[in-house]
Amino acid sequence: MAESDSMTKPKPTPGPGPATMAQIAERSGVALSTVSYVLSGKRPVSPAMRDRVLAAVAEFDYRPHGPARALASGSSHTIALFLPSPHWDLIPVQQTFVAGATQATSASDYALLLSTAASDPETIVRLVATHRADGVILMETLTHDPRIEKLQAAGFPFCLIGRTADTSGIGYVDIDYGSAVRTSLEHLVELGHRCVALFNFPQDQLDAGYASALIARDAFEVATAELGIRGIHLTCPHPPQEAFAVAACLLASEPECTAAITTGWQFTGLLRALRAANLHVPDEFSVVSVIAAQYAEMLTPALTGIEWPAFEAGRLAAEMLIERLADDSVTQRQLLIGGELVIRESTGPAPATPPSKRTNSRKRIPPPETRNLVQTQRT
Amino acid sequence: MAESDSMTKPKPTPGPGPATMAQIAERSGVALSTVSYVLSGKRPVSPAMRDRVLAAVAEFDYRPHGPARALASGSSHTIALFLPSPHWDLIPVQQTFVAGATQATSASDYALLLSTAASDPETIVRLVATHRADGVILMETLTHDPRIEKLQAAGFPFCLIGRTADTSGIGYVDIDYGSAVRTSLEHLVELGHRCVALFNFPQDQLDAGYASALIARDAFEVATAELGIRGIHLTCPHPPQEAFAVAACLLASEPECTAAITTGWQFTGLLRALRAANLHVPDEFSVVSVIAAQYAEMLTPALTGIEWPAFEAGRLAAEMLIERLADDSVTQRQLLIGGELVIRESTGPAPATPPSKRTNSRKRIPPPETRNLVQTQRT
DNA sequence: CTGTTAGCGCATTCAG
DNA sequence: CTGAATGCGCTAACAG
Repeated sequence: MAESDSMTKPKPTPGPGPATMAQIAERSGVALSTVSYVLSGKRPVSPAMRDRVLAAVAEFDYRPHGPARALASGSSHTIALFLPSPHWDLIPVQQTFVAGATQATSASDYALLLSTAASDPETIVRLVATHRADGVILMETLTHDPRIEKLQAAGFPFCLIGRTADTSGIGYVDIDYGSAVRTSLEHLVELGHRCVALFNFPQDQLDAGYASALIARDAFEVATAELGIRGIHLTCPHPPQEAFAVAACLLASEPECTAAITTGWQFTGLLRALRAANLHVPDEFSVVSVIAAQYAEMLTPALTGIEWPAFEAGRLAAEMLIERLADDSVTQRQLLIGGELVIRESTGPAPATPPSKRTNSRKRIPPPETRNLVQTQRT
Repeated sequence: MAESDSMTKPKPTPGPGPATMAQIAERSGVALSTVSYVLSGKRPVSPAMRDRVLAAVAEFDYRPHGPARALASGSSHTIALFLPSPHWDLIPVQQTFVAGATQATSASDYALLLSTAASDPETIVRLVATHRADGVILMETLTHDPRIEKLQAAGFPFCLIGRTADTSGIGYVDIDYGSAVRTSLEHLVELGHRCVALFNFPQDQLDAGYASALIARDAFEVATAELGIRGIHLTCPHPPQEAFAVAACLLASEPECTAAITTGWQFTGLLRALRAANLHVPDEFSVVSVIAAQYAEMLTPALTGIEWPAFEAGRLAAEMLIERLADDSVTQRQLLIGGELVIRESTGPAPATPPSKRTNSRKRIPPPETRNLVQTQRT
């Protein structure tokens, strides 16, 4: 069964390491550049030579050397996505971006580089400056975002999930928190609610200029005014315990409030506070959240919600950026997606019960010290 | 305010594009190689020259060209992580891996490449073969995994989240589903339960050889036997509706079953089925799930669970791989983590009610046809 | 249509 | 301790 000495190396693996273009050029008896051209198709090549080259490519299992190609061509064929804060794992919806972006990137034969860089413009610029990525996707965008300014100043291609104050010439995909809040409100008003609370993003995010938070707040104020109802704007941290405290305060101090909207994960604390206050959802209190169906349907009761198509958002952002890299004269698209209301179990007609009676049924509420509704989150 | 003509180009930006080593060598009057050595520290350089070089580096805001470095050095300083199926967004815990891996990678000054490749060994090998990544992390490992065989055959460094049948010489980090199941079971037996169901991963994953599913099943069979209780092994899809059907069926046909363990997201359907059957948790039925605290605490009742430290797992896997890349003589670590039981609200003493009576109370299990409670409203 | 050639930016070997 | 020279593998002018 032993092969003859002259046959120790049949032919499939000529050299030890991976094959290079030079090797396949030699093997197929053509010029190095011809190999390059049959591979890239950037120049017509006669069928005869093409076949010879492709045969050698198959035979050697040749793979182009990525970095070498990047060096010579000036493009890494890679985009980078920066994850927000280290605590991002607390907000599942953001993780779904990544899945969407990954799929779109892989589909376009690009590579996706992931990095953490909470708010450090330098780290972000570096990836592109070192030519490791051709462009970047940013999330958790601020109204005035230093990262974006730096990226613009350096002339690096980028795309946002979210948006800034001045969006001129900037491509982005964002959920329309404005219409989300308005749609939710209209739904609640139709059901007869006359006093609705908004559990907005935490105060520190508002202070930092987190665009979605500002948009939600403004939309809430405008819409409550136009609809002629009372609106209570709360800034509320996402973690259950802290959200619980904020919600408990609201329930204690605002008996006439019969419904709430949450911009995110705050519903956890809210639902818990409602249970603690012995208020039934939706008979005595209605809840609408901006939330992916996956989570909305997992809860009891299932949450009426504004669908947040995070996977789509990630996919679109990646596609947008890649499109721009391929043709930088392309007009930057600006997409507002989502905002579709899905009615589930957590909303219902406003209770007819007079406020006084309802106030009565609340005895286990936290002490007054915690009554500061608009509070700041500490990390 | 206009500068003189001779000053149009003060000095901070000498050339238009990014600076190269050659430029900073020229600027600081040293040899190209000297610049390389002060930057890499691989050779002693006199303080005088070092300072001149560093000054020029700062002045030009020089950044080493990643691909060029990779080409010359033969290492891309990058690792790749492959996401499982396209449906992975349904299983949040897996997403948290990515966060952990990203953090560890960034911390080690490596880059993390994300890619989708359900079960395609070719795609996985390609990233390394093209020198775009030095090694890869695989998740959703099968007992006999073609991807791993290919990686081993090619001699490419890798690390698993999960594990294979033959783990010799393979580095991995995995949750210990075996002890997770046993610990859960012991907890339930202590509470007096004598018949427990396991909602294992779906049948197709078992068939495919998904290691965690097999381990859970085997551990369940061994532990129920040893503890002298009856075990009902179910393979159950994660999606709520399908899990609901499986759970409803169990409740209808096995009145003596008073508790269940779920390996993952199946608890959603189970909880819904319990409600539909009018069985109170934990008074009439206990539930334990393998689940991250974040989700366990979001539910009503909060789920007693085996903590799945996904972030840690991702972090450890990345660190492990990077360590191995730095020194390939390092012994492959094999880590089984997690398995810690956290008792919350969903487990309690086994009900004393005789099976016959309980069977009686189950009439309102809704027929599958009427279960569509989700409706959509257009904006 | 095809071959020759010159770099891309950096790491590294070899002289000095 | 330092400088000059070579090559990593590929792309893209440039000649034929």
